[in-house]
Amino acid sequence: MNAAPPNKLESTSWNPLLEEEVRRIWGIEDNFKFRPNTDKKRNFVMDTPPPYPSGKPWHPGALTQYAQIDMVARSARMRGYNVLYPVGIDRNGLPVEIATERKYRIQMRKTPREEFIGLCKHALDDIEQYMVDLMKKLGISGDFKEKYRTDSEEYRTLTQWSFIELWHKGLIHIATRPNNYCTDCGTTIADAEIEYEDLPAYLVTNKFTVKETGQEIQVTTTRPELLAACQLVVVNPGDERYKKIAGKTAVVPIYGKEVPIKTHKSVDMTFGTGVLMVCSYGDYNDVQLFRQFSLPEIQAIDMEGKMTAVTGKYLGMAVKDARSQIIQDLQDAKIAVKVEQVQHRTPLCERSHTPIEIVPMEEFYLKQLQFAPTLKKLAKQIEFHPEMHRQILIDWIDSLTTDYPISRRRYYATEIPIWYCTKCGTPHLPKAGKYYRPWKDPAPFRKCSKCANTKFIGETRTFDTWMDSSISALYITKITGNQKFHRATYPTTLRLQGKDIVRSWLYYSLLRCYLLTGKAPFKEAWVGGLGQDAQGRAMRKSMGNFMDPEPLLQKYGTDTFRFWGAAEANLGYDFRLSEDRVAGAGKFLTKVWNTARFIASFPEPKSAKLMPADVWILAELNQLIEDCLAGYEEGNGYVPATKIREFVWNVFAAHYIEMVKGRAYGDNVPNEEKEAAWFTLHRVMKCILLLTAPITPHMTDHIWRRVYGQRSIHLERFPTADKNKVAKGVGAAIIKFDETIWKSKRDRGVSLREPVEVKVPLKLKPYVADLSRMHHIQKRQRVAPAANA
RNA sequence: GGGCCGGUCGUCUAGCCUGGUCAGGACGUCGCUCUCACACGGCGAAGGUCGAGAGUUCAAAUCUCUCCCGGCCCA
Repeated sequence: MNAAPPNKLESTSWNPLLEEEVRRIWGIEDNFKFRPNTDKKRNFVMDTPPPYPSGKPWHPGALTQYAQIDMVARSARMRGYNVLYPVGIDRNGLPVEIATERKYRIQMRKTPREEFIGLCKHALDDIEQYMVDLMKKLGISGDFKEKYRTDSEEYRTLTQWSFIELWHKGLIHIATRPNNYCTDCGTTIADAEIEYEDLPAYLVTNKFTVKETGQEIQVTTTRPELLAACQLVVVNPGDERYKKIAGKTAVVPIYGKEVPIKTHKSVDMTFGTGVLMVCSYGDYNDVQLFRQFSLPEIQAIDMEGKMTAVTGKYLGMAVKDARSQIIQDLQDAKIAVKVEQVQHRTPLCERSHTPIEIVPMEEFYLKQLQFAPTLKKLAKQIEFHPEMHRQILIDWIDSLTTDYPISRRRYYATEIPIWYCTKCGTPHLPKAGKYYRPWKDPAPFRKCSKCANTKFIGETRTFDTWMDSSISALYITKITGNQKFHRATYPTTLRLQGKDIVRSWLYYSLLRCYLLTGKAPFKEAWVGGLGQDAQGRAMRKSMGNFMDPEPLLQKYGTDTFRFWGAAEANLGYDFRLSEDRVAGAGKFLTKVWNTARFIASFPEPKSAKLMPADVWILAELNQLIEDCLAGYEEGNGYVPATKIREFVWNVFAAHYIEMVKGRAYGDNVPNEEKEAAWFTLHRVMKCILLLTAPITPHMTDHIWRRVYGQRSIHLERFPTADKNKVAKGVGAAIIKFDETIWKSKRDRGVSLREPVEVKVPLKLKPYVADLSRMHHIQKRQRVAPAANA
């Protein structure tokens, strides 16, 4: 037992270049095949966000999130679960269409549909490859072999199935309503796809006349180009200034039309003159007032974002141009009495950043308002990690005001599977189970069920992308396929995603899956924080504060990046991207590596008679194991990452290893005591490696195989805590004692190996042998050594 | 205007629920140091009005109230 084996780890630090080799072995071994257990509790089904190939580079914060998600998967396996961890790519919808239009300088509507789709596909394939490579480089342990795409025939078949199901349940309706309309994308968008920005705008105050009295009133608006669509003038009922004009009639300048003047509590008396015009539609308050007062709407803006004929001379002008022109005209005509520049909160299309218009359109809607109370109840049953982010979902459900518009006037998306009878217009839905493209496929019907006509015309619209991605939980659990599999895996265990898409992906998933299955699609939700730039601002390509994560991975290695990603911020909190901090995280890997290197130089005894110091560190380890497992159970990598770092660096290496070094090296030490040190060192090391494995999978696997056998560490279980107990405060006392001696030697300017004579506190009596070897404590100091001896 | 979260050394944070150790750690900085696992190391040091104010209390980073700032979301 005395002959130390040759050191199994040679270099003095972990070499990130070895990661490639480790991944190659993983690729061959293919260890993580999911086999559903009929005991549902043993299955751990993860519904993770299929990333959208929107361009290069990939958002570093998103990449960090995928690393964190992988830690959840790996730790679940080590907790003994069968883990289903599908990898998907979301490929439907606007972003790729916009990218394609820009790339080829074409317009979707002026390009043949088939051709446009082909170009989109091409762009997606290219970026998808980049993303998949990056995910693999990240060490993602998901199932790449079964990778799904939301634009595949199989997936789109499922999306259409879901629509057909909901249609037959009577949950889809068609209605013409004022909608958010992006004139650039040429499509309706949902509330969830809007973002707001304060942009400069002109606040224009115009003279209107009161018909009955001929009196002049000043009306403030940010949308003068909608003057032609004005149907009402409102003031606040409590506004003393305008008490007399309420109930009278106003004459709209330029157009000369007469509209009522009414009061409404929504009017902000301090906004402009406190007299506002209501048009179809300047904003959602206008929509509300039109509804409330049953006003007939006037469409002033068409689907291309141009002014309509009702605006007179502004016909055909783009909204923005019409606005400048009419301001000019109003000023020239001395109608505008005041034009001031203000910051105005403007709704923008989240994809194209174009200001959205509110335009009445006929669209398909999925009913949601009536389910809000039920969804809220479900939201309260789902376990959230962290708990605080449940509120985002609750708030969103509470703020719903309309049903969910699901149709889009776009090409690269799942087609709405409907054909209409050319004669009577009756919509016909095909049988679910196939992928339909009504814009090009012949109708799968002989004749109209109503009028027996034999000609049909296919629907050209598509679905909103969330219609696809919101049923990922149904897709991965094979709802229309293997029923045994579905029963064993649905509802899924855990939804993992960023807090930015709670109101979209999480909410729509809940809504749609509930409507289709009667159940929430997941039992728990993991909601991560967002990656920001070094100043704490959101990272946007347009803001130029976007960091390419790839060079970072290249330079520091995946495991360093992952450890940083775990230790940087607690679960659910935003984190800042900083290269310095990533670099700093790398030092911990070196520390672990060298600790392992040191310990690997000793043989590992099967058992040992422990010395007090060994019992102490195992007790500390016991606490570490408990803390880490508690963290992993929450899907929280921050807790284990920081606890392990603290333990390894400041307790294990600094104090225990230093304490038993002399015993382990073994000059004049009984074999039994020496082996106790070896045994303990290995026991602690193994636990550290196991506990760290989900975070830094490459390095820990490499060390594990080199030192402890051929099998991958990722097939092992987490350690369970031994019940080692020591007197309370012993750890703190040992640390304090060591620090005192170190400081005193330092203050006297002597080497740490200098013999000293100190009194070991009573509490530390059991550790006196180890402490003496460590600090070179003399039992009896004969003579004070000469300073220069 | 409303909601959620946060405001602790230059930076990231622990502690706050269950008031009472010189507010702990990490990164960075500075000084010393190559001690046979590690200089990506070791030891040490500097660095904090615990966002502001008021209150409760013998005692507050910790409890209460008000306010301010930042982020995100909603109107």
